[in-house]
Amino acid sequence: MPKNKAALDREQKREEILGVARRLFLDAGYELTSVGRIAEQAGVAPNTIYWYFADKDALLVAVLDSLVNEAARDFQKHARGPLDAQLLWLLRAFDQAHGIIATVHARAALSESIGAWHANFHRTLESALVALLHGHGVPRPEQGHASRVITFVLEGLLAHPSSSKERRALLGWLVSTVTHRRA
Amino acid sequence: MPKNKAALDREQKREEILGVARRLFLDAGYELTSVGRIAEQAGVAPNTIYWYFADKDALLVAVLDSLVNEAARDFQKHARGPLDAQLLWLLRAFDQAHGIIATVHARAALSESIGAWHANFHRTLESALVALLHGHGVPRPEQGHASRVITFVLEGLLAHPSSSKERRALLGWLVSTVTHRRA
DNA sequence: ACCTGAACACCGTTCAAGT
DNA sequence: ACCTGAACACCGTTCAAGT
Repeated sequence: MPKNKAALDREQKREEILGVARRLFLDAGYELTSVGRIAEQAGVAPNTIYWYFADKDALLVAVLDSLVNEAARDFQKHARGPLDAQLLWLLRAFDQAHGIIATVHARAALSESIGAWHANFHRTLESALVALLHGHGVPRPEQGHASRVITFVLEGLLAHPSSSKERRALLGWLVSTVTHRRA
Repeated sequence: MPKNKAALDREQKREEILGVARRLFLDAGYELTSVGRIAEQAGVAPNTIYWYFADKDALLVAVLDSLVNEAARDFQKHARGPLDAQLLWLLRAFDQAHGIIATVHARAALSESIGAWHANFHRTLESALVALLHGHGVPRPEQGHASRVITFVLEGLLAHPSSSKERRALLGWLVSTVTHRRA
């Protein structure tokens, strides 16, 4: 524990601002949440935010990290069973974040920090999916293609309205198509 | 030809504003293109735009319509041959619009007009893809799932950087997987 | 080091006034 | 009917000034 009192206080305040931002981004969306409103709910002046975060995009990146870290932790605990059930679990874990995900895609080209976060996220997700597919018996030369297709389908299902029944049907079909593929 | 001179003039001016908006949206992106800048390049005052379009979103919807209509026209002319080649053609046709597509996904939940356009676009694309799959021998009960997966993969390839070599490989694999599926 | 009030340059949009 | 200058309410961000 290398942190002194001052550093702890700073961390604590940063976390509070982050928590407010996370709630507002998830509830109202990134675009409709102004820095001023985050500051207001955190009980500080708008420009105080900039003492803790470089800009509004840095706030989004920190929120994204917290969401992904939580999902990764819970996935190891709860997501067992067949492949399509695991994918369905992933989908539900990120469902609340679908607005944020759309924002990431729109801003990846506009903001360097979000672009970098997005590229790194896809690298991480890809290797996790490849490991998952490997464990479910998908032959190595197909793992790359299958993981990309699954990634895009997950993103598509998140971005577009779909009932959990439709999701189950589509993911079931996709997984059986990919894992029972002919040579 | 029911249009009189005045109506023609109006149409012409609308088209000019629309052309400027299209160029700027494609070049710089929706978010980085201000209504003021469109007006400037069209040679009118900023608020004149609002005589021809309800708001900035209506401008985007009109640009989207022009892009989709052109692509639909060209597709019937040029996109022949095997299924993956046709999908590759579609991808190239919308490549320049990848920034706009990301914006549509981000704003679909925020703007009623863009949300409606987006839902309608997917209905149209889905039925076109189903017809295409039917023509390529995909059995009817699979057409719905296959068309959604293909839609999501096309969107994914547009949204994320990918070389034409990667695209060819992935689409080839996907089409062969989907069309040679076991019962 | 941390926080603020005030300001800056911009944004989409509206409105009263002109023709 | 069409167009404009001026204004409105907001935005993210900066900066000089305070402690």
